[in-house]
Amino acid sequence: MKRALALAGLTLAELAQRVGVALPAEPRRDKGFVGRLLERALGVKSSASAVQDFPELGIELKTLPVDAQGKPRESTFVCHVDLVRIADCDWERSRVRHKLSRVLFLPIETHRELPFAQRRIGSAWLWSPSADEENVLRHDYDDLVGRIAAGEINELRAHVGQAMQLRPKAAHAGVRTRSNDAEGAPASAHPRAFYLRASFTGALLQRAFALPE
DNA sequence: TTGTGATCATCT
DNA sequence: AGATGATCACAA
Repeated sequence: MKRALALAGLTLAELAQRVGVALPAEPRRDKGFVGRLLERALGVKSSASAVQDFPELGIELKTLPVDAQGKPRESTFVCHVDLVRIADCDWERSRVRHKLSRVLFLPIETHRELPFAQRRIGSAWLWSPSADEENVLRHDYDDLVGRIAAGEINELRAHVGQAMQLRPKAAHAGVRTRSNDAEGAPASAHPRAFYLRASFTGALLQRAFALPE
């Protein structure tokens, strides 16, 4: 936490220099750059692991793009979904719950007028779901997974879920992955992932920093 | 090829 | 403006 908090106020250019990496020439084409930069700065071993970023601490690291008012600009990716196996995975044993059990959020000031190099890192904050928040997440999870188990994945849109939603996650819309239909027979679908809605992380931010409105 | 890092681009 | 569906780069 001390190391994470010490990053507050640094621009992306300053942090990249400290870490010894070059800023991308075309940031819009390297969407994961900021996330990987912070991982390097804080010593995350492997960014492609299916477990938490800091396994010893049980902590998942997430950057969170925020606007000038401190509101999240985007949803937050949680994890990929195995459409065949998730039907048999309850909330308690889910990868979603595991990843969200403790999250180190790093707000990044991000808006149109602010050049990439000049964007600043905000104050890190460590979040674990309150009982109420976990209830909301569990409800969404059960709803979403229930629909997958019912073979409704191809009809499942992103509006389902109060705090957490399921959205496509692939290189392009032509990618398919294995799924099951209502009878449990093999089928195919667009790959999906769980995301936290910006409205949900925004509420977490307000609670953490007691922002007005 | 798959999963993680996300933001982009368009529609409502 | 906010949300949804699509897309881009990287690592193992």
